Amino acid sequence: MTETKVPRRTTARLEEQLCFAVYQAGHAFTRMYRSALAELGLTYPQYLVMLALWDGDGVTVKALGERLSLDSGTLTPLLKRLEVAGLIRRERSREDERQVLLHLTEAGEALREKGGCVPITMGRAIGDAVHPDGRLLGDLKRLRDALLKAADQD
Amino acid sequence: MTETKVPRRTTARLEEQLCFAVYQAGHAFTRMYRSALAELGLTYPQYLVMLALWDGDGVTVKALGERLSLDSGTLTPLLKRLEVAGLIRRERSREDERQVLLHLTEAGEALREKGGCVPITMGRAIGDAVHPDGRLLGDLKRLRDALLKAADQD
DNA sequence: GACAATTCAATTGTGCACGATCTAAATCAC
DNA sequence: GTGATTTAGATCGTGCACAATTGAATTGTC
Repeated sequence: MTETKVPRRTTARLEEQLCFAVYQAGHAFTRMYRSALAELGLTYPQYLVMLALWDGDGVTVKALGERLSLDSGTLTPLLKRLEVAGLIRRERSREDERQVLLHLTEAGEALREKGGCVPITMGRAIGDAVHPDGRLLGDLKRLRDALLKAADQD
Repeated sequence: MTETKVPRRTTARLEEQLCFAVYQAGHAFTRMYRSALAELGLTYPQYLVMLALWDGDGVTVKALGERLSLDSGTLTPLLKRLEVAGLIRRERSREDERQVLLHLTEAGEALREKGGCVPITMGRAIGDAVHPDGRLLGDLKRLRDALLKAADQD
C-alpha cells in the first residue's frame, strides 16, 4: 500500500489557534506603537509604564509590577532607562527602605500631553475593525483571567 | 486656590485600553504555555515554529517568517537551537544557495504526537471563558489586519 | 558576458520577559 | 532582644523581537 498524502491532522492549524491570533495581534500592536511612540522616545512597554504613572505616581515597583504583571527583573532596567531619560525619579522609601517609590519628573508629566495623541492615532488605525462596544475588550479580559487562574492551579 | 484632586483625564485608563488587554492576554498565554511545553523542551515561539513545520516542512526561512511574521534576526538563532535540540535540519537549497530549507528530523516528527496534547491542555485552561464559535478569533484577526494595514501606510 | 539591483540569511546591538539567585530591610517567634 | 522567616529590589543568564548592516547568490539590463 502506498502512503496517503492526507496530512495527519493531530494538531490544529496554526492560523486557527487562539493563542496565535493573540500573539499576532500583540505583535501588530507593538509594531504600530513603535512608530507612533518613536517621536516620544518611548518603547511600547515604557509607554505602558508611563500610562500607569500618569494615572497616579508615587507607587512602588511592586505595585506597578502587579498592575502590569511584570516582575522586577523586567522593570528595574526599564525604569532605570526612564530615569536616565529624565522622565521619572526612583527613590527609596523613608518608612520602608526595601521599597522604591516612582515619581514623575516635570518632563515626565509634560510628556503626558504629547502622549495623549497616541491613542487617537491608534483609534484611527483600528478604524471600524473593532466594535466600540468593548466586546473584544471584555472577551480578552475573560480569557486572560481564565488562563491565569489555570496557571495558578498547577 | 488649592490644586484640585481630580486627575486630568487626558489619557484613557490603562486597564480599558485594547492594546493592554491584548498585551496581557499574550503574556498569560505565554505563561500558560511555558509550563505545558516544559516537558517537550520547547519555548512558546519554538512551539509555534514546530506547529508550522508539522503543517508541512521543507519550507524556507523566509516563508516561515512570513507565516509567523518574524524576521531572520529572530528566526536564525531560534532555528539553530531547534537544530541543536535535534528536532530540525537546516540545509542550503541546491537550486538557490541563498535560501535555507527547514526539515523535520525523526525526533521532530515524533514530537508531534506529544505536542498534540498541548492544545487540549489549553482548551481545558480556557474552559468556557471563550465562546467556541470563533468570534474572538475573528475579532482578533480583523484587528491584526487593520493594524498591519495602517502600519504599511505611513 | 559585465555590472547593477535585488533577494536571502546571518550578524550585531538594544530592549523586553522571566526564572533563579542574592542582599538588605522588615517582621515574626520565642 | 536574638534568630528565623518573609518581603522588595537588584542582578544574572537565557531566549525572544526587531532595526540595521553585511555578504553571498541570483536576477535583470545592457
